[in-house]
Amino acid sequence: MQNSNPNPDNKNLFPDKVFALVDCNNFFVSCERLFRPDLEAQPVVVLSSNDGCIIARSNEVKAFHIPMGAPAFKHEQSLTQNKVQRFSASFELYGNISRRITNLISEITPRIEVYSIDESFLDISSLSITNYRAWALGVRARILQEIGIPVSIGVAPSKTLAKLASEIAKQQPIHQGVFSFAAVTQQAHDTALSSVSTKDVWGIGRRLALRLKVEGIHNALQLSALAPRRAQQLLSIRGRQMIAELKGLSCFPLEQTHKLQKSIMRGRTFGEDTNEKLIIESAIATMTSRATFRLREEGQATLRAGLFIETNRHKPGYQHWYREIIFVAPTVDTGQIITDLCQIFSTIHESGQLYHRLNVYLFDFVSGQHLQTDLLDVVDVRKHAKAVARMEAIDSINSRFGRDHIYYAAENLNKAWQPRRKLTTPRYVSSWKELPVARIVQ
DNA sequence: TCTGGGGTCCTAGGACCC
DNA sequence: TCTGGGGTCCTAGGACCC
Repeated sequence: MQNSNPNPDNKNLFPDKVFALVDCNNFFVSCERLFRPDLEAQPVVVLSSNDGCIIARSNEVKAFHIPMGAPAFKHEQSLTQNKVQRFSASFELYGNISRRITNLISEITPRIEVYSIDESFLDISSLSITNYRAWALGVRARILQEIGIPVSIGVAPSKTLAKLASEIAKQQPIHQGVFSFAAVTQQAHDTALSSVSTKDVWGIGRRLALRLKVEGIHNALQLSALAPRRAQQLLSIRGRQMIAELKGLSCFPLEQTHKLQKSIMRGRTFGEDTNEKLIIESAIATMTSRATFRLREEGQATLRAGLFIETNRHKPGYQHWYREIIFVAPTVDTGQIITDLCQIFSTIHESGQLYHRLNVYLFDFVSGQHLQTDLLDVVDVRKHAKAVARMEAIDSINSRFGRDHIYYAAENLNKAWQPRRKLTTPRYVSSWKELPVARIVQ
């Protein structure tokens, strides 16, 4: 039935491109439930660093109208009353489960774009699928059985529509977790689009939704009817493309190749506000160390580093500072950047200020491979080569024995900045000591 | 008491050039 | 009265994503 065209007049419904979006349901919560099957159908949330914000909610919690990103303390009463199980986020675990899902999907097609930790686009144009709905149901069942994570799958001729389809699949239980725009009637297509409000369209955030509301546009169907010029006026060039995508014309290609990052940031809110120089220097050193590790992983070197530090925004007298260093030559040297940023901090440091959060930024990258040739007259080449070798040695040791196996002394001056994570789950997949124990009763 | 941690892209406007 | 016209590059800020 699905492979016969019920509406030959509408060319857009049968394009040559077909995308699928595989989107994990309540991903962090689902990961926690993997090791705690007793929490199935129980209300569960996952909390951000410092156990501050709610960053994932089970369906049961969504039903209590607790919004995404809400500060946990504001909903304390509701969380307690409803016996909501709380977990501190364990990104190591979530990343591990995510990679397992990616590996499974890659067996279905190599044409995959890992869009985020819990979403992947697939270009399924060249797969010989006769019934997209049946195909998606099969993929969904396989991921559930082999990994244990429930997903929603949307199928459509463009990525924006595939996102929308997965949203429909997730929100409307009647579809059993999958929804396809391929082989639907024009009427079913319109009904589906009109069931999604503009703010749930990929690329429409709070501001733009408000702007569209003023124009009398409230749902995806109305949005898709917007004239291209008007779309560009209201939503910029991306908006114009978005409208085309909603009409089934693919504008955003599958991004398969890894794009080099243009900036790297590592930051933390401290476990407790502090003025202690050693504590803050330790935080600077640790954030720098992690940012530069990522930089070298990418095979890049940086020309510019920034330090941002702030007091608590939610307290009176809020202040923030930002300073940058521009290096004379691109660098990958953690030690150099730590020294420079700590030096910068000493020019900001005021006694009496209670600092709350700190970010370290790196920008303006060049390929690490070009360093040697470009720098001959700018830097001490031998010194530079030594730094590179030192970094390579540290990275290889840490890659083999675990992050922080070898570290800069400055990172360890005083770890009191570390966020609180009181509700953490055992590291089931990354620590032998924390494996679940099973008893066999004979 | 308690409010996360990452990223990208686009646009407008100013500086500067010829 | 008349007060060039383009182009490029850079940056800050706004908007979005998960």
